[in-house]
Amino acid sequence: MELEAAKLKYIQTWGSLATSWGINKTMAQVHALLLVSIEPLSAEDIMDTLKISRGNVNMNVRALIDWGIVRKEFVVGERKEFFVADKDIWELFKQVTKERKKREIEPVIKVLEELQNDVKEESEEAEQFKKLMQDLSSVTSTVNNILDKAIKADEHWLLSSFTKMIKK
Amino acid sequence: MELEAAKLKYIQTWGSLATSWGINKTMAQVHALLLVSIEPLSAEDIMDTLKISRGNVNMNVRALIDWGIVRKEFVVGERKEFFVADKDIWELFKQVTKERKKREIEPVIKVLEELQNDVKEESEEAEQFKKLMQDLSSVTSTVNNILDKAIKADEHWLLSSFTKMIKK
DNA sequence: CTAAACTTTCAAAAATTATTGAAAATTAAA
DNA sequence: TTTAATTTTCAATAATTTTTGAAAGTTTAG
Repeated sequence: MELEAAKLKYIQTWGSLATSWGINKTMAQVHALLLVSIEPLSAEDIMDTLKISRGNVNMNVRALIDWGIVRKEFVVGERKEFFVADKDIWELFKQVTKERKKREIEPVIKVLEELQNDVKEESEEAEQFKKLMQDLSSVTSTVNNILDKAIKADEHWLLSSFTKMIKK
Repeated sequence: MELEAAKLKYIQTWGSLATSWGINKTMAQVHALLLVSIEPLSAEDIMDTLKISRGNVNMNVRALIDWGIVRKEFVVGERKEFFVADKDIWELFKQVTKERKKREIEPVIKVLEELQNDVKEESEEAEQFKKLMQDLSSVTSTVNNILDKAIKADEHWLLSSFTKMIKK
């Protein structure tokens, strides 16, 4: 397969994966494009390759910057902005994990704990509900803690330490 | 807070969490409703509580059954079908993990590996691309393996064994 | 059988989410 | 300054996803 074809296929694949995980398809494609690019890309480069509008590029690039997985880069002699994605996939994984934890998991844990505490009733039914909230918090918090550890860990932790434990 | 209000709040919360993880909101709400219900519920019960149409209930309940997290239950003396969700949250976590792995992670690993092998070119640029695909496969496969282990593990594994390792 | 109870289907409508593109705002060069 | 280049915004539009609801299909009771 041609390298360029392979790059496009990767961009497509990544875009559709993103959709099923609640991430905007174009955002994922822009990120994928920056990942496979050796050179920093301008808004126009992205517009041309992905055939999307300037506004769309701007929106999505800023979202990626906000997620901490893309950054602006200056190119000598050029006035416009260029963008690059960090090529370290482990860093990418950590960064995405960190953001999603903060944005989506932690607020839920908070609500679950509130619900558990706010119900004062003491019927059998209420107890079952509180038990359910506790179980949900418990699993969610555990996952959250594991992710915390993953975020703080060094590059080989996921691969080695985890795998070792898992083989037992 | 009233128990019923708390249940509704939980249903809402779960629904919005679902959206950000690429799961249909109504599907998550139907599941949440079944989780907080002590009795099995009929299609009509779900329609009334969530104020959604019969067709919508049917679609989403079947999706939940297909995911393996809801099942039909027969109620003596009743002709219509009733539905229940397993109350074991650990089982729920394992089941959802298993399905998402199969539906979304494994196909991507396959594509990444194909892309890595299909590019025959040997330029510097091609090598960098192959390296990227390898890194992406590697992180994705590692996560996939960890999830495999989680699925096979017993109830306390996530909470104890994992936590212990993590505290170190 | 036949009819009533119930479930499923799916085209059309509604709701939601993403994208465009042109105007406004900003930035930097002349 | 002024002007040209570039980025940002956002209302309008398009695309996608979800939901409805009535008709078709299925099942069971009589």
